Amino acid sequence: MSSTGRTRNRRGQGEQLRQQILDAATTLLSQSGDADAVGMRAVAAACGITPPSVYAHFANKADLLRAATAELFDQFDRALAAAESGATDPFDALARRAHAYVQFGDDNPGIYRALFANTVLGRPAVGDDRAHPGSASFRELVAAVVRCVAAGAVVDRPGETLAVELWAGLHGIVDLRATKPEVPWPPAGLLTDDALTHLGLRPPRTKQPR
Amino acid sequence: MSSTGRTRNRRGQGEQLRQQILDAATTLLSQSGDADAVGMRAVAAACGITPPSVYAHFANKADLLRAATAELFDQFDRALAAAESGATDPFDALARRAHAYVQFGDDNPGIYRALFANTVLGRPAVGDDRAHPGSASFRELVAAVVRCVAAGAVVDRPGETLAVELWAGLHGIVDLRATKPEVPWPPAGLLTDDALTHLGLRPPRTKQPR
DNA sequence: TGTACATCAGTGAACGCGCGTTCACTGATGTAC
DNA sequence: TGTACATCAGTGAACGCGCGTTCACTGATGTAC
Repeated sequence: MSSTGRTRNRRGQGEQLRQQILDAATTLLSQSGDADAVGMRAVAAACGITPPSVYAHFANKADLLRAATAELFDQFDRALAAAESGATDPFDALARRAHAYVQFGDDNPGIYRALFANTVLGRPAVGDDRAHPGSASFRELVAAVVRCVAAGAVVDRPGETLAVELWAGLHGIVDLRATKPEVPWPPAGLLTDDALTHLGLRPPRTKQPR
Repeated sequence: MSSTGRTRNRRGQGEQLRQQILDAATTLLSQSGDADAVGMRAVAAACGITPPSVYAHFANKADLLRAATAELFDQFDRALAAAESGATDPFDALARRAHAYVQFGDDNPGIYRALFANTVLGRPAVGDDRAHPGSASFRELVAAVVRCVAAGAVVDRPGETLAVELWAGLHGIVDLRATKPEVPWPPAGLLTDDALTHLGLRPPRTKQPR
């Protein structure tokens, strides 16, 4: 079974395997986008070990995939946070975050699906979302929108409402384009910019247009 | 096995079972929202027959669930078409259609998921979407938006672009609320109305506001 | 009017497969004496 | 400096289960003579 020639860890170094297993599960989950499609045998094989060895580090599949899902949430949150760095003002920051959101979904459809696929029906999803209510990224999005409102955005709704409307809009752009690729979609950037514009989350004009 | 006491069909009436099987599969699919979660054994049990009997009417599971998915698309399309009846003008018609879209998704999360869950990754989905490129409902939505533009809507994009933006918005509203129920969402009706308003798909004012 | 028979609607048992998980084990390695 | 031993990192085989699907069959029913 150890055909890959993996050298076993030295005594006391057994914990290293835990990270390898988690990494393998995270990678497989980010590829399939579906926790049900990630098998314990596949995770073990990716690490060059036999399936029972996984159970020395994770109690069961649900535990392992919960940890893997948390890992992917972190990746997502970090990507959006990084996108904001270098922004010149709250509007620029929000726009960067919104574009990064869609870009991340496009670039990592498996991860996006693992985090945001509608799995509430039936089984409560193996990677339990309740521990991540929309993930930290939602709180950050609300904060970014609120900063725009404070900076003088001309809006007709409270910041929290605008934030969920923007979130729903961005989610729709990412998810529906992934689901229905045969539809002739305008460029993602245009859709994202329009969402921001329509919600009024643009810098206010210093002077009124003539 | 025939413990339910189902009386077998008379000779020549065997085709009746086909419809029963299709109905059972459609019902189960509308409950789970996931074709993988619909089992041939469960379909057979719901009809009071044994699993092999299904194969007299459908070649395999993929065929059966493709037919069931088509059935659900029809239900969806009919619900939206029915909602438009009685509309007084194109704007009213579009608003009714948009609200019906969200309402249908809220009332029938399983059906909505079966039709619009992002299943493009990995396997090409057992109920093949390519036969229903966004379903007839997409064409109808585009047509409804175009009629609003023709009726004088004050918009900044072509009708087709507005239609996909509206569709993405409605999808985001339905799907994200279903996926993240723990977020404090504003009422669905408000989100839907805002989407229409922000896109300019409202009756133009006859006179300019003062 | 009666009967043999082809046909039809379905059954019952089993197949091979992949899954998550369990259990008894093995063999290398560091440590205590 | 050498050796016995506890411990640790994993292995190998198997379990029970549910799945889609196949195959040989059964028994009722309409029809032909």
